[in-house]
Amino acid sequence: MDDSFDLGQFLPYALNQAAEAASLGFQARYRQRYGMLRTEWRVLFHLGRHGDMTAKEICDRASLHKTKVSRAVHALEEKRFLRRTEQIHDRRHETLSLTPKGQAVYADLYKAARAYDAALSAQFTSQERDVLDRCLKKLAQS
Amino acid sequence: MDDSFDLGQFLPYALNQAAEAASLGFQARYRQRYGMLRTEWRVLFHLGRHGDMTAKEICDRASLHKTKVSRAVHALEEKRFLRRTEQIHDRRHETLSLTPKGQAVYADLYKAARAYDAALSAQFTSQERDVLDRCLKKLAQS
DNA sequence: TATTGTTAGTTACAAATCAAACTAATATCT
DNA sequence: AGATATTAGTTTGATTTGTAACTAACAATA
Repeated sequence: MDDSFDLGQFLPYALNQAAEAASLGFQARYRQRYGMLRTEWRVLFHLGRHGDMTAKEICDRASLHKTKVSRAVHALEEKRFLRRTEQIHDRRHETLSLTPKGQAVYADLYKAARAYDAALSAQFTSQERDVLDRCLKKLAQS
Repeated sequence: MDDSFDLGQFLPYALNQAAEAASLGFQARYRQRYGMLRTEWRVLFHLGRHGDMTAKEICDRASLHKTKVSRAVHALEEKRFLRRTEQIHDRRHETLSLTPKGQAVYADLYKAARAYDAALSAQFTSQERDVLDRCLKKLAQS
């Protein structure tokens, strides 16, 4: 019964420690440079990457709760990174689109994200990275 | 430049999604059954696993901030899962020890954790699990 | 033995998160 | 058309976290 099962071996714990450590470095970038929170970065990313969409679509794509998205959108709007337009045929929907300023920020963070990811990946072989990706995806689904 | 680098490929994001999903199921156990928070579970685990120690030692072992530990200790004390004893030779230190009740809870959660971990691991081959462990450990250090 | 520095742990306040209730617009059903 | 249900998004209040200042006990140095 007592064969050295420690927290380090417990997958949820190990995942959390890794996730926290991995987030830290990049977080510094959007926090310090643009005063953004994590959810704001995610929303910005989705808009920059996939073009205009409604808050609901972002919720679904990013699996974020609508209150989180709502607040992130407000914050990004205040920073003039995005603007919202009511849709004519259904006034419940608002299309969100990045302003030029928002696009510039996206471009910067996108590049930084790729670089950061590359740096993290550098410690693994490409096989390891493949396994890691596959495992993480499986875990995220279950 | 635009070769489909999506958030899913971004390691910090993938790690967070996986970590969140993996935590959920187990969280339900200590939350619903014992009204515990994550930090409380970690503190309980360390005490159950490694025997009496001070809050500071828990901070170091679990890499948790002292305020978090302080609050968790209070909460566990209120639930009568642990008690504290001032050390005679240095009254700044208090030794924390689980009560019988706390030990019972630890035993239950320990078993549950192992089972949960086994269930998660079941979706991987043992090679995959090895790679995963190794990668997560590396990431946690950097 | 004062003075200054360190360490363990707590408290207090601000920021962030979560859940649930709410508003306004549209859809559906009778 | 009128009542009821859904949907997009917001607001609110309670819980949780993070940061920094604080207290009390001990150590070190002069």
